[in-house]
Amino acid sequence: MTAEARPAAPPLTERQEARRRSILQAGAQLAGRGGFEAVQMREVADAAGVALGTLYRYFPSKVHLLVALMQDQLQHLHASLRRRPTAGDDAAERVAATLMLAFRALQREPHLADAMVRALTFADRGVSPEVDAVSRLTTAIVLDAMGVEDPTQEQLSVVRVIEHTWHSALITWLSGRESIAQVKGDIETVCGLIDLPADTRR
Amino acid sequence: MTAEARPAAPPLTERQEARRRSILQAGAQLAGRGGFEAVQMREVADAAGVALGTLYRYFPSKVHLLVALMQDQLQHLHASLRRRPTAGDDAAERVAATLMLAFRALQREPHLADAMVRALTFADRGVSPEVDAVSRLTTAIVLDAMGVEDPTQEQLSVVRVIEHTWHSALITWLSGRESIAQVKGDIETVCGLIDLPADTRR
DNA sequence: AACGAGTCTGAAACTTGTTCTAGATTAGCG
DNA sequence: CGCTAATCTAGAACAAGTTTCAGACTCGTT
Repeated sequence: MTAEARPAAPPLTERQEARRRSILQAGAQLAGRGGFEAVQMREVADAAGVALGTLYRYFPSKVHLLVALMQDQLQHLHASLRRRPTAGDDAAERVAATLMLAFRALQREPHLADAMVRALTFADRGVSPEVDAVSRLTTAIVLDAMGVEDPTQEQLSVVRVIEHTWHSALITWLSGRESIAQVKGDIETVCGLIDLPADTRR
Repeated sequence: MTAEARPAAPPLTERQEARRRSILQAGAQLAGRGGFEAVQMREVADAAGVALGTLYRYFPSKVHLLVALMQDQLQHLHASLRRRPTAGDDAAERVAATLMLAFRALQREPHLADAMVRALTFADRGVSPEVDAVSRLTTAIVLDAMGVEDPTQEQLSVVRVIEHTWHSALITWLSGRESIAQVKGDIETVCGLIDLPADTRR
């Protein structure tokens, strides 16, 4: 039973912040080689110059670590998109273009993508808060691309479906069962939901 | 392009068929309790009355076993749906109703669902052929519900998106981040793609 | 500067998926 | 029936995620 409490993150000292970053970087490096399986906790600890127990104090499991990595990347992406939003005539186009941008970034480091995405979908209830943070970030990115401030329930459902498609299409691509072109097609297809008149719903 | 070595399944003898079923049943039983984590290979072997090595001869990994389980269940569902197809006025309604039927079945055994779905999305390239079989089955079920014999490329893409949403929504529900009602909404939303005029595409 | 709480280290231990091995059993076949 | 190859069994062994523990260290406080 891995029941646990998250009693409001204690503020980290500088050295601790540095350790955390060092661990994340070590994780990213190992993930960048062999993907999910290549991220071995002992090696991460070694590469980060930290004891195994310390690694586990910062990230209570391998999945936590990799989800944190994804959160990191998404924050960078989000910031970068805020600075220079994707262009496009309508919302659907902009969202599709934004996701394809992210997809191209993942293609540059397929192993890293493997580690992060597999961790994300494999995560169990014990990682829910962290996965939720990732999900909120993704939602924010998509809503930004849509140009929506105050989404309706319908819009939120559409965004959820887009995120579902996004994650699952990545998984399918990573396991070699779907081509890059197909993923692109899926993204464009699902984005067709965005400007859909609401009479098909409910 | 699923390159791999599957030298045409050797025909199983009766005893072997029985062993296989026994293993699957043991797996289902254990999964029915604690989900993915509760399916421990030693326990499966014990419960199935088979040596560990034999279990691994039949299913080369835990994920293989659980994916085979899902394939089993889907075959039953498919057969049952062939006998009595889901009613509904248009394709979108029928597909949504069919998926909700399956969803309700999964809700009756959430732990089993957890084991099967997590295995499915966690599967790596080594399990691709098996996962692909599951995917083909799901596609067949959805196409049946749509009433389509010879799908176009567009329709196939829509079906893929529906499957993506289906899997990912299940994952999200299983990890407690999305409610049953939300999953229902997501399914209905994505099914809105089915009767969409093709001018939003490409 | 000394103290005490919390943190970090190094190493061992434990768990569960997976592999390996030597010997028994079974199946198909002449 | 007797042979041979394949299969099965019991059990040890290995790999990697996770836990645990005793002792060293750090930081904020006094």
